[in-house]
Amino acid sequence: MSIRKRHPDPRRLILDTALALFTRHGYFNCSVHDIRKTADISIGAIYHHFPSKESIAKALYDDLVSQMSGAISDVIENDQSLEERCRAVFCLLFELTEEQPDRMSFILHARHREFLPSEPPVCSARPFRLMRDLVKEGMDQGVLRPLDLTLASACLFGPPIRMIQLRLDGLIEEPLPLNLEPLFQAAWRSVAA
Amino acid sequence: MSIRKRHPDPRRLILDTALALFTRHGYFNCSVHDIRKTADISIGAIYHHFPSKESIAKALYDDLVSQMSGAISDVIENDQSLEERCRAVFCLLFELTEEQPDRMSFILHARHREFLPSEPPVCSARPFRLMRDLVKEGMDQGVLRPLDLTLASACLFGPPIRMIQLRLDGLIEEPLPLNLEPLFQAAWRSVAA
DNA sequence: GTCTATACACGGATAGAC
DNA sequence: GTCTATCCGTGTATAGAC
Repeated sequence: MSIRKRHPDPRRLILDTALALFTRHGYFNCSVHDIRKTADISIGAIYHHFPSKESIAKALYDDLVSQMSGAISDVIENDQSLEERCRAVFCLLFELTEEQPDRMSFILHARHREFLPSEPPVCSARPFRLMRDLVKEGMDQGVLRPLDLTLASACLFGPPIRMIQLRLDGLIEEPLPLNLEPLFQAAWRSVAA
Repeated sequence: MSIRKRHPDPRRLILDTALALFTRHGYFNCSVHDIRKTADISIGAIYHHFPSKESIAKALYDDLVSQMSGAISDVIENDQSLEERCRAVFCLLFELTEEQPDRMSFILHARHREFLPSEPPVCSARPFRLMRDLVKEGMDQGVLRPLDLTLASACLFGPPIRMIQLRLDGLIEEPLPLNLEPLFQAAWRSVAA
């Protein structure tokens, strides 16, 4: 009947489509029928792979958080100086924003608690904890001033996160990595010993 | 019939109720019937005062943005030093967060574009422009280092905004004003000349 | 201006054939 | 595993009495 070829990995197709639609229009503005149309697949197929619309969002969320955790861990777990590792995290976040804005947007922007009520706030998720741990380590080493941990994390990572939000909202024109160096230096200076 | 007294200002009642429900459960998780129930008013009354659910959100948004603009303007338009005025903005934001978390949350957190599609992103709204202007002035005066304006704004106001988000998400226990001084000093140091 | 009752569309989810 | 057709609850909005 239909001309379309079967997708080799329908689950992936559904997730990718949902991610694009969710970030562009918002979870509640996308019906499962929209996903069906965009992915050129049937409702039945979707509900075969996922029990509910919410479970699609949940799967996306879990995937993305764990990918991001992995990426950050990789960057952190080398033997460079703490400052270098922090800069590398900035760099990673900026590159992810440019290369996969939908993913970044879904993680950062989406108010997950509105559609994943049982999920704790993003900022308590692993990627953010890793950044916090980095700050802790810096204080223990003495390269960062002794400050409240949350406060110091906000000072160091608040600026790049804000830049990312602005970029995703279309309020910054140039790619973020162009501003990496001055931004990092300014943010670092706010907490450096 | 009903025991309830007529509210003197039903429009206000509707807006206040909607704000509370929207911030707590999210715009799309609240039906007009929920507002009706909570406000102890009839659907008819609601639709008498507002043409649509969306228009309630729009009215709320406009009110809050203009209140916030006013508050920031007041704080900025005195003759203190630029540093003092920036500190005062931090202070204002923190106090608003404590005293009117719903309002702050609605302005900062809500993804307005999901339900107010024609609205530009919050961060291009007047309150944020005022903060940016402040940074501009600081550079012109030479008290702030010459940096890209957006970048410097993110460095100065990114940290407090992040603290507010964390506080609203329940990830910070203590009232924000307690941390005003160390936070301001750290953020200021990142851009000070 | 406020009320109740109701229209009507939409969206999530299911049934059951292939 | 994928499809189409359909169910049914929910939610916005309207009608029309008071």
